[in-house]
Amino acid sequence: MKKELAKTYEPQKYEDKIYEKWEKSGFFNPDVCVKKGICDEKSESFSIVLPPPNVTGTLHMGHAAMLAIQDVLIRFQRMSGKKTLWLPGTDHAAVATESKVEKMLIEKEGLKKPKQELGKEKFLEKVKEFAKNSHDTIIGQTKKMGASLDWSREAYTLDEIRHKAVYSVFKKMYDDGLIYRGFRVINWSVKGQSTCSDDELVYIERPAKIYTFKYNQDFPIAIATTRPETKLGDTAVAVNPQDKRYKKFIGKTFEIKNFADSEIDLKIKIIADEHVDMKYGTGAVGVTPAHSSVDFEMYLKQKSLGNEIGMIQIIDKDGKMSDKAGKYAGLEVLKCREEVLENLKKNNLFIKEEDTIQNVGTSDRFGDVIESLPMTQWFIDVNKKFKINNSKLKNVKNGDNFSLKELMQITVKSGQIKIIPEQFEKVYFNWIDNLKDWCISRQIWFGHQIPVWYKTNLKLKMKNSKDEEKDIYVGTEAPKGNNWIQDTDTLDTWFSSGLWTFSTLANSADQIKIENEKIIIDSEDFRNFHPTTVMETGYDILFFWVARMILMTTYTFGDIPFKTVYLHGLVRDEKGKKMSKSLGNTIDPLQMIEKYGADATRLSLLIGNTPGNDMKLSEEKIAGFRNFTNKLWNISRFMLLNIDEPKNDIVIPKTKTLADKWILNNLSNLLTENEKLINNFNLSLAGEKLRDFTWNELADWYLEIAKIEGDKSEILNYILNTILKLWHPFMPFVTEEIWQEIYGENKILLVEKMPKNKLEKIKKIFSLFTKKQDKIEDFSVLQNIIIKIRSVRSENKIEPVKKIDVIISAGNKKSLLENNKEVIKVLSRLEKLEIFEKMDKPEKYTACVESGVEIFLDFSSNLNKEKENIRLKLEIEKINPYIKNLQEKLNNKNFVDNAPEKVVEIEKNKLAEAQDKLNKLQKQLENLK
RNA sequence: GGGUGGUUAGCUCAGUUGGUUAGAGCGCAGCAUUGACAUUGCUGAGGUCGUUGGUUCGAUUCCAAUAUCACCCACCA
Repeated sequence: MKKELAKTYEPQKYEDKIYEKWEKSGFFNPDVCVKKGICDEKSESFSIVLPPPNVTGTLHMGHAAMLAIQDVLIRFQRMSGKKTLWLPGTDHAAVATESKVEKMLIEKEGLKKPKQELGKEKFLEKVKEFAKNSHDTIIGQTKKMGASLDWSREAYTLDEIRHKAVYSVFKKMYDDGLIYRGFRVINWSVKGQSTCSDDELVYIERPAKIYTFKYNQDFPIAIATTRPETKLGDTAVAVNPQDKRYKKFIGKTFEIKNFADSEIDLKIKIIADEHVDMKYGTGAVGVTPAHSSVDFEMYLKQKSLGNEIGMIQIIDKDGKMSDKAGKYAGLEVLKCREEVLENLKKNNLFIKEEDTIQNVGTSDRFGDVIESLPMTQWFIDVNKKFKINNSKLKNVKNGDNFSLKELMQITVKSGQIKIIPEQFEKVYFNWIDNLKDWCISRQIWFGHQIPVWYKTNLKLKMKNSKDEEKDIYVGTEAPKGNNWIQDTDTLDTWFSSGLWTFSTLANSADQIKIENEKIIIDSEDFRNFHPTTVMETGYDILFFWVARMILMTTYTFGDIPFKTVYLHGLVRDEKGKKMSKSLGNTIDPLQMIEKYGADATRLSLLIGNTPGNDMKLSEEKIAGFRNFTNKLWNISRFMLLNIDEPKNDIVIPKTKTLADKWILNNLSNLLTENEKLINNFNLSLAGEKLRDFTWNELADWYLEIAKIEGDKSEILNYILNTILKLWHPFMPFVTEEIWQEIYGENKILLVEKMPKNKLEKIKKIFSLFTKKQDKIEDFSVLQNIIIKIRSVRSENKIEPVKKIDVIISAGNKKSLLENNKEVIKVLSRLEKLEIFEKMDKPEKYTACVESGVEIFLDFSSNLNKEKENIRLKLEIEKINPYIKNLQEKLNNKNFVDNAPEKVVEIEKNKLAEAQDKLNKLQKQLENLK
């Protein structure tokens, strides 16, 4: 019974149906796979926790790439018999989501200050509604990509289970003294009314002016600044201790009465600091401890030397001058700058202004320029050492003391975590070296509220007085009694996503416990799948996220969160620009799936790029892979027409001809290579090799030969089964559809076993059924002869359909060519083919040399002696320098003595072949006359 | 200022431990239309592997310098 497929593959007709069927089968869930015998309870496990997309909008190409890569890994391992878990989820993305909803309410619902107008409860309702919708959209889109995620385990960074995890870790860290409250200069977004961590800043360059002036006429040193308004908060001037100009002033304090007519007085102390560049500006820096993190560092340094220079906050959280700014209080910062400048000019204190390029930090979520403000916030101390009591890490013993920073280094340095591509390990270490304490509190509403309760009232929190510490309670639940009020701040979203690799492996909140000062996750999933096998994500969140997962897991469990980190690049447009809505150069994955199919979209993101490098994507590229999808469909269509009764249990097919032997040999090598490449995360090359085999070897050569030789049912069946399985991880939809067309709707390719290489067995079969003297390499002789004949025909403008006569003087290749005479004849479109051991070129034939045989073609009327002359001379011209080169090499005693024998042998063979060819060409040239 | 990566065909990129007449896809040129597939087939053109030195019998590959581009981090007071 022969099956016949439709003439072209139309993905839109099948994809949704197929995904639904996969989902219904339950095989995305490893428990179902075990129950149904797809893998064993004791099989090696393979787990990936999906980097949770933010619930801020829709899927973009970056997500699509991530899904495609992970799905290949997961499907391949599932088919290879591993107990495979791919766990999905979404991220509440605190600031990102909140700011998006705020913007939406302003733009679409006409509110002016949504948070104030709606109040916390109603506003959060709006955010949750938005998050829910966004979540549903993203999940739908993820399914469109064909991602074989286990939806029964879906997690959310803000659900009950993850909440318990967050609170438990926070509490333990607090108890260990790693989480602390500190008064620091932090990054403040006026627009967002919240802090930002250092990593959340985006630096942009912009033109600015730098102003040079003096505080007053008596002050001995001029200073320069781009922000004159902050000078109202100056408490010192720093100079380089080596600077001869200013050395004499160091330690002196100057009082500036009524600075810039502000009605306030400044006390400026001259301090020394090596970081001051003598050559830059005036070589002196006005120090504003309250509004510059660098100046704040100087302030702390002076303080530690017993030198209290003071700190004055002259800018408030609302971006206006504070009441410490005297006359300027209440003014917008920029307005104040103008007025201060005007005043300096008026009082003849102003010296000059120059153009400069300023690099300012902006909030990546709110977009405004960050203001540095001193505040009490919660921090994670990355340098404090703590006692390890649960280590599974290399080079870390229980009882030892380590800091979080050190643990983060050790796991990667010891090789326990491997980062691919390797170069990112250096980047990672470099980042850790510069790591400062992590500010984790945010003044927004959406997120995990900090699990800290204060006894009396919230104002205490901002004072940071030691006496009040005892009135703080930290726990996973609210303390008993009613005079406790919880901290209103929420946690940085990366705190909860840092726990992702283990928080997702708990199936209920009760499974997360703190016992004997250790956090325990008491679940089968945790025992089965932690540490996870691979973390696959974009390199852009190496610091944000990957590093923080390492921090959180080494701390919580003394273990690694994952064995391998695989970093992919960013998806860019065809010109290499970052895709962004404002540039209008985005390619919507959903549109591409609609137009070209999910398989083509996946391939375009998998093939043609290397790990860690950005990938350029264009619609043409996707269209190209759509063509290939269809090609595979048609290859299958043709093969099915030639298979008597398809079977899925063919172990090794019988081979009869050289071509059979060749294709099975190549397929067998492909199996080995494919497995190796996928295990090494070289998906691009794996895909290319598959394509090369499928298109260039199978379709262009073997199937053409199959038409000639005929009777290939079993072998075609075997090849088809194999390539469908190999391709399945890359293009799950089309392969599944073909599989079900062949084997019926109750068969499912998703959980078929990945074929293993059986080259040894195949070789045995070869010796039984194929002519013994056939060597695999002989096939390329056939190919080259056929290509040569086609080429000479084409050069001489013989129409492809016109049949001609050919005589081959074959030498020792006579029997090989005789055995494959029909193949040569049909594939090079010959009317008559005669093969002799030795034969001279007949009159009116044209001649060429290939693979050591001479080929004579009868062009009769088309033969042009002059053109022939030129062609042969050209060929000789080409081969002469080649021979000369080889001869020189072999005459070089150093080469012959030093190079390995094998290499010398190869070179000798090359020379012999080339010389043989040259002789034949020269003879042919003579015969032409 | 510190760091990382790139520079190979018109374009996008491979190049696996130093030995290939340096590869692929797309594009381009020529030829072919009821044939599994025009979402196709066949054939072809196109590269002194950024530059300069060095190591080596031999360098696209290793080392150094240099040019240039991109990115990350720090930061200019």
